[in-house]
Amino acid sequence: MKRTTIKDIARQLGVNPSTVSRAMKDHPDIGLTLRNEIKQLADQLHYRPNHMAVYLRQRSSRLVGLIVPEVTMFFYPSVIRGIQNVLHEHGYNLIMLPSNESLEREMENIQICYENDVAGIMLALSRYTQTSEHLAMLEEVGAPVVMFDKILDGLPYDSIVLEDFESARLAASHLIETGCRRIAGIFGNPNLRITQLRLDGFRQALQDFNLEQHADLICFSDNPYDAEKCARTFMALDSAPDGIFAMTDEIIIGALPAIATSGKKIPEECSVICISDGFLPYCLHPKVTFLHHDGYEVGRLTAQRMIDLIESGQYVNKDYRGQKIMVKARLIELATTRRRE
Amino acid sequence: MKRTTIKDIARQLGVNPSTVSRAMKDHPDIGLTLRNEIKQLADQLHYRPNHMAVYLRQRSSRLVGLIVPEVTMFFYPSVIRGIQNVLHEHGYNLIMLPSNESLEREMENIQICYENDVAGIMLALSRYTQTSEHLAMLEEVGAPVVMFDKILDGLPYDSIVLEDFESARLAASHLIETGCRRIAGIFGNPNLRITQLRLDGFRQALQDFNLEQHADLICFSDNPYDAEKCARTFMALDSAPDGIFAMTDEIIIGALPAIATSGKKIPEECSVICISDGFLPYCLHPKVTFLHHDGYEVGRLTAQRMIDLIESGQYVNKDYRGQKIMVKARLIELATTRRRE
DNA sequence: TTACCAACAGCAATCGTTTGCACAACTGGT
DNA sequence: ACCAGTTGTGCAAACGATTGCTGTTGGTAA
Repeated sequence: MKRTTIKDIARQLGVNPSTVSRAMKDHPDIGLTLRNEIKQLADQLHYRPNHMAVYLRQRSSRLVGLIVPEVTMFFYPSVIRGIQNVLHEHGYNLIMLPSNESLEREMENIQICYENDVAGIMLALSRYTQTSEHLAMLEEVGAPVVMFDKILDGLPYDSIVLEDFESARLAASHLIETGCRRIAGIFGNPNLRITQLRLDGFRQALQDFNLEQHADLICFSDNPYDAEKCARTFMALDSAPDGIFAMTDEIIIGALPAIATSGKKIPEECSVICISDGFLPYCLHPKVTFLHHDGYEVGRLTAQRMIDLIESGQYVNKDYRGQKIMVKARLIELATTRRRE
Repeated sequence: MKRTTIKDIARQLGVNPSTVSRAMKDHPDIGLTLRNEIKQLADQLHYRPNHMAVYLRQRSSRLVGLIVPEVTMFFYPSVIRGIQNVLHEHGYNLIMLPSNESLEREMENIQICYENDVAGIMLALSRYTQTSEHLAMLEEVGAPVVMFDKILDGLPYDSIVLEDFESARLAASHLIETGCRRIAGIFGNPNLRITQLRLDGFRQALQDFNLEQHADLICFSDNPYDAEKCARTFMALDSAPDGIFAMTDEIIIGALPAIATSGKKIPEECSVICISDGFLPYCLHPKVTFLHHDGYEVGRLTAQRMIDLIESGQYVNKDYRGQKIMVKARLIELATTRRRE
């Protein structure tokens, strides 16, 4: 199956390819009669310009690379939706490059972006990316970079992040304000920046309210199964918590059933709060009050910033230092939390 | 930031671009000394071939289009992982094109594949795609097509699908074999092929065991919230079901909490089974026995078939009629289901 | 010395599209 | 009849990489 090219049309009409090219983009040089004739034939032959050839001539592709650590069922689907919607509006296409949480793969993905001469790169770092050495290649690519969610401070790129510290602080504060005094927290992998920030925010809240910090009421878990164990351990404690904070969707989905079946009533004996992308808390039982970390919004903002950079060309300035955009979380109260006055 | 091209290297070394090109691919015509010299400089300048230029010369891109109805948190993340892993192994890249469940967008996405002259298209149809008229464009593209999950029968393309009828039949049979007699089913959107197939399978099982079909024990729901309502309605019935089948992850996540809080004991008074991608049933409480519809496997097989078609060139044969590959589901018994002898 | 063959390198065309420039064919004013 | 101006069209180069062909060395055998 051969593609129809501009040449085919030119040949059939006995005109020059350049005339066809101009006619297709309504260049005033081409007479209306001929222009229509050309367009009609183009339509008839299903002519569509070859993006790659156009790119080669114009040196600007309409492909944008998206490098993510992994496509999990949490958070990333929303982000991708947000990104796609904005990108599509502006006529850009997405090339997806999961790093499988591997540093090596992350480098390779940047390489691939370079080979395809993408117009820009959107990047969430793998969990093993603690330094920026292997990111040197990003400079080479010469395309704007926007980082999101999993970022590294000190890099000269724009970034879109959620207010991790603040959300965790607010979540814990909400538990305290509604009467909880022994608050436990279930966190993710302690090596992640995001975990540290949320842990700090959590602790800040306890400190703000002059509550004692109990080391045995903090635990870390990489997945829902471990989170379930954490929750069971908490609930089996002699002095069990009267409030539990879960750092992510992945954690609450494991922890909630354990809490619910511990014998304690939710929220009368133990309140629960989490940080979530906003879908799960509505589905789970009992419904869980949460701070909405809106992945869709992060995706939209990331793509929006990407487009701005591409089209403004700001990033070519060597001195350009990206700014960090913080996305605020909103408290969504699905569960009444007890008030003990 | 300018890319290093083959010409830059040639100029610096005072040789012809063609010599550089040949040296880079170890053509025997180029002497070892020169060859190494070229390679070294290429390395130093971070030379990487421009994919688009290569494509233009060779008329074959290493881009594959993935058209999906929507990127939801269920099923598609697994599929995408499977696809990516296989594609990456073979040096292909993925361009993601969500249709947002819109027919128009689906057509546009096929168009985009054409414009980018992709090497192949992997396609899951939007829910509104009941006829194949608007898919005529697929022929035009001249690239191999593999459909998966949401397919349409009668199209000449390969397809990878799950055994919907059979899985539903097995699930319902399992409930019956473990003692259930009044079995309810919660299904998805009744206009979808997949829903009809699963419904048919479900009914087949009842028939196989000579159980009466109760119209009031079948309901349809587009989302977890409606599924929750369905489940509540069932449980409130005078003659409540003693077994419930949920067609998808999306449904079980809504339905299970409703069942669990109905007062009836699971599984002693009411058994639950569902069809799932395999993650959720481990997280939910109580754990749910399920038929594993492995999205990751579907993704892998789809991509594998894609690669085979591209590299064998079979699809150019006008008479080529794709075959349908059925992926079997496996029963995973997480919950003991009561046995009433 | 001549003939021949490797070994090595360059020329130029090609892929599909765009675009600056030149040029041809008109019109109308003098 | 001539020039200026308008309108329409074509030529050719360019983007980066590849490849068939040609041409130039050097060496070896006759």
